[in-house]
Amino acid sequence: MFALVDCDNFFVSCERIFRPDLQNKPVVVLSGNDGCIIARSNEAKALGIAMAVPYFKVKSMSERGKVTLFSSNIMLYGDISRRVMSILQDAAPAMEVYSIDEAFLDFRGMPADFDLEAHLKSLVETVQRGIGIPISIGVAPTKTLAKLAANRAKKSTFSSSKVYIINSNRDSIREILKPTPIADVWGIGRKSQVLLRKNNIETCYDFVNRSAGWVKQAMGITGERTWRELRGEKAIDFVGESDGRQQISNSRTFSSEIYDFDILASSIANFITSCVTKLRAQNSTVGLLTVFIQTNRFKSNVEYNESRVHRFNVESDAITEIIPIATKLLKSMYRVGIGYKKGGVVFSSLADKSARQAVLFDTIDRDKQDTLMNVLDNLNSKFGNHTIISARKGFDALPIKRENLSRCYTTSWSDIIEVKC
DNA sequence: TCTGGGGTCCTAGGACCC
DNA sequence: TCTGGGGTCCTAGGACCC
Repeated sequence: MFALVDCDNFFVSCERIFRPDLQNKPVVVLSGNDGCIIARSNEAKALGIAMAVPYFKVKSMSERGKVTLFSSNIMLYGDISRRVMSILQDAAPAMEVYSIDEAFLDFRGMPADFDLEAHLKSLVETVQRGIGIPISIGVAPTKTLAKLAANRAKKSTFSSSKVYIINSNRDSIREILKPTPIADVWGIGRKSQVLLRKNNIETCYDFVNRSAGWVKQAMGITGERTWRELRGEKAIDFVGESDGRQQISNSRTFSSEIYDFDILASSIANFITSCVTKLRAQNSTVGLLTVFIQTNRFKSNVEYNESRVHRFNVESDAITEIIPIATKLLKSMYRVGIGYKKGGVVFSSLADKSARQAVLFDTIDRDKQDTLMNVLDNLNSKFGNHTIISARKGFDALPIKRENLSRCYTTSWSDIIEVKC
């Protein structure tokens, strides 16, 4: 059996750890730049606040004191996530971290007398008491069914214990599928919903009763996989240890439109710096670099979305090499007089650094470059992240809008929580 | 006035090879 | 005159997820 552990309203729950007075009150968390809503407490959902709603639509509610807003505090959420995951890790033979607030646990091959339900109920307690984060757990023979089970675990109408189990036998799976709307299924997005509705498929039960051939023809092999998983047949693998990301990217919507090349170039350099940090942390090199800039997509006048790609002859992880290339790419698509609202970079074709091949006629001294990068890494880890940065990166070129930021309680000494006695 | 960011996987079509 | 076909790799774009 597989278990899916899901933290309830994760970002909101993180904020509540340090603001227990907000328990049972409407709370939302905003995206970067305070753009739109990315997490809601149950009370906020009950007020009718939808996901991804732009900030200005709820601003007045917060001013009237109806709902409490937070800017995202990603440092804090990442740290809390690591703590939760480390408890989960010890609770199962294998774990796959699926996102910042979700993980699959693999309980296949447990002895027949193992009481999984009791074990998971106590896990819910442990995480709540140890970290202060409420979690829900769904258990089923496939990952897709485990996702459905976790949704039920969250709802008190189905579960009072926050653990919901779907057994492997056919009839009990069938009972679950009958009333469940197909739109609730992991892997069925907007496009597929439209297609299925056109074919009179409303529930999971309608869906699994179609033939495999029909599903494959209409929805491709991903659709067929979902179909098999819903019938209780494992079609999506459990991925044990993750071997690092396939792709690393960084992008931002700017708080206002940018016309100036140097400011644009300095934010691109910022994106590169952040990607390189992640790249080096997983000991990879980048083979393909994409730089893109876009105008405001909510304005109907000129639309200008451009991207440029650079393929490295020798994969690189050196900021000193990548930033000038990115700047050149930017220069080739930049137009005077256009206001850019968003920009970003994508690193793909990542490779293992130790596997880098020496290339004849390589114009760069790789050993020297590595030495320099290592010095930079060491200085930055010793004295703080922005001690030494590339000149192009600049300082504070674009302050991010975060008007309702909570403190970095767990990752920054100056923000550590104070206790009044 | 104000509208997120970071990912994965799959597919179709072009280039190229023998 | 007659003008293949299969395999692989790459890339852009779509769909989906949290």
